[in-house]
Amino acid sequence: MVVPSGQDSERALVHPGVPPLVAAQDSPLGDQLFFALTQIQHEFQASMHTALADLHLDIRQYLTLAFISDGHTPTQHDLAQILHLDPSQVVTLTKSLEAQNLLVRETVPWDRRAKALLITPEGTALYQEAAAQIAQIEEACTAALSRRDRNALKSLLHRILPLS
Amino acid sequence: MVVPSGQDSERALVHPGVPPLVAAQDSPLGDQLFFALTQIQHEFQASMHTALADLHLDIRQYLTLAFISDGHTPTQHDLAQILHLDPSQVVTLTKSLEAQNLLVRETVPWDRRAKALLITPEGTALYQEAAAQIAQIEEACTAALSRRDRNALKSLLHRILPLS
DNA sequence: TATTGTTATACTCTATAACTATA
DNA sequence: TATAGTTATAGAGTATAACAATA
Repeated sequence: MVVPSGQDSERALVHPGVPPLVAAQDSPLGDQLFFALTQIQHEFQASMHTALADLHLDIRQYLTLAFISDGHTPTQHDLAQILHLDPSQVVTLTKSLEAQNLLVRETVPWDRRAKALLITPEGTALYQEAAAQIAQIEEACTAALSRRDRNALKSLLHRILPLS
Repeated sequence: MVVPSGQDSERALVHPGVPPLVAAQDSPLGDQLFFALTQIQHEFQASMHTALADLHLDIRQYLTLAFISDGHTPTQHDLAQILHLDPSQVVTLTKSLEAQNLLVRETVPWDRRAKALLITPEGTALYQEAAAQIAQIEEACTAALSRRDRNALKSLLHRILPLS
């Protein structure tokens, strides 16, 4: 079943089992911006997951707190767009945060269909704690860069942000 | 149920419904490297999904072809590590590619448990077609940058790649 | 009529456990 | 005893449809 079929039977294995991590570097994959983004994001995500678990937060909950942590009061619909979530997922997400007293969902007076998300003092406190840890992870993930290069990277990324 | 409870009742809505896309910029979210990576990756992914659909490929299938497109012959286990997939997922992934004659899974002579992945001529042809489209998407996603800045971004990202 | 939020549920994707073959 | 791959399936996550309230 694995035997090469006809036209391929004369092809020989070159280096099966070559260290894949090195291989990813000099294969076409290594050239792809998308692959680089994905790899970095994956490592980031894993570290964040671990760090936030101590605070009983998942990544989305953290991002939600971050988004409402400076006086913005998005509706659930707004949050869905920003985090690319289905509105029904936002119900679960925000209710879980409300259950922990980290935010409040307040009906918007001039559009009683919508619910605005407001952070609570507890939410602010927990967010700041979490943000400090995430900042450390950000530094760890970019440890190979100088402060100057790290800023350059952030600046370049912000210039290509979809919604800027 | 949405009514703020006690301590929060005197807090007022500031700007509920503020355009969320702008809000993400000057909220703490905008400062987070992780958020920027996620947003860019999301847009990238959406464009890739559309473009690859015409070639009857999904993103993982494309990345797999990319990885084996230069003579490397990773095993399924290697591919699982690189794409952060479960070995059982790699079975489905590689079998689907084999069914389309885009790669061959060959038992490794000196370790008959393992299967090495080799690209076929059809696989190479389709990959090149796909890669051309992805290159266009890469340009579109980084359209805000000069060629020089685009290269700088790639270089910075490669320096912080987890496995370099 | 359209939109926001909600619920229930179908669907898809991922991870797990058990197994075969090989080392 | 450990590892690569496979299969079936449980579990988690996502998307869909139908609905209520409001615009």
